[in-house]
Amino acid sequence: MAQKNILQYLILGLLNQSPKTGYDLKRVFEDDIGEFWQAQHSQIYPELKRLEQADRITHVELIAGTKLKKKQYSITADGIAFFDEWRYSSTSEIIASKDEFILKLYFIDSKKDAHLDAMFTEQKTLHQAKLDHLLDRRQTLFSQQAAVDAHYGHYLILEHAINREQDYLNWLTTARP
Amino acid sequence: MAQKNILQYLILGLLNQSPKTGYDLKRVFEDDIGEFWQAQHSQIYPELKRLEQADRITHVELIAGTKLKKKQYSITADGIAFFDEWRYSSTSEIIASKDEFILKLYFIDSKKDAHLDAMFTEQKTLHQAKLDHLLDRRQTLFSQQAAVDAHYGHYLILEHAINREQDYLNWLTTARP
DNA sequence: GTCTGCATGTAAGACGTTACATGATTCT
DNA sequence: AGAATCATGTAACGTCTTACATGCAGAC
Repeated sequence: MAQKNILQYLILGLLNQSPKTGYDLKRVFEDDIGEFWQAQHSQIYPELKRLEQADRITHVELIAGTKLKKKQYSITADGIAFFDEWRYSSTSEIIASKDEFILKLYFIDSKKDAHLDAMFTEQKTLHQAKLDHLLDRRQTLFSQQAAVDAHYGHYLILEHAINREQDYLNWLTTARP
Repeated sequence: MAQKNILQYLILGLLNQSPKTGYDLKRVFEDDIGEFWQAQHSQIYPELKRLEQADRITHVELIAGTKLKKKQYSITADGIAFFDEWRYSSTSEIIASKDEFILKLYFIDSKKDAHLDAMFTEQKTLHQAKLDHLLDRRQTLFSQQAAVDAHYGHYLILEHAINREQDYLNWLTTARP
């Protein structure tokens, strides 16, 4: 993860869909791809600057209302080429994940540990809430088949996020009914 | 993830099980908990120094063979108290995961994209290999019920890792049979 | 005697989060 | 009028990876 700068490819990919401001990008990270990648605005703005210096994106300044300036970024031909190189390259490594709850569990030796029930109950609540939110999003975004066809990748990854949470809940429930 | 220094708790937890050298810790990270947390030796050694300065661990020097020195670390009473505080505290946030393949998928709009088959095939191979490895480990570590009873947490998280991979493979196969 | 594994450390740089900072616009 | 949201940026700090560096021990 370190050293690969995946963020730049994500920004390029999002700008390849349509021109966007830094703030727009921030929201896409929060809403759409936050399940699989995260970025704060403090990371996005400097990266936009860097990409522009490398001639992979450009911007125009827009005025909203009477004074508010925003910078709308677009991808350049160079940027598209650079993005395509990444998107069609092989992905031969799985980025390892982290899970604090699971690690706490690792240190519990006995099935009879007095803390187990509370720990599992908390996680069930947490993951159920996450699952509910994802199901909500599927309802909002993909209740029409046309939307699935037009944004197939987005649909697939939302399905995957839903699966993942369901699987997590299943495991929690099986291990501690 | 940043700012919480979970690594220190993991080291304390592992030393709480039994005294270990930095190298021992490195191997546990590789073998046992690598599915849910990663740490290189370049992170472990400085952290051991820091924990010792804070009086949460101490070490004795052992000689292996005729010259090879190793430092065997043990947890102190302070260290145990600090560890217990963490292990029994609530875990109210899910650390978001990252997945490069999933993101590449996000940028694919059509079900008919010519790259989809190759992309899915690659991931199926990758995740199948990972699953095989995990099943192997379960066989090695937990084919005896006594082992399950003695290291219940370890058993649970290995089960979870296996579930997760099976679910990932299922999703891959369902989405692209 | 060479190769693999054991063993410990540091340095540089990339990546990521939190906090600091400022101002405009829209909704209630 | 105040709150929430839009909008852009920087600073400080913590975390993590890769690379550099060194030497002993055991197996073949």
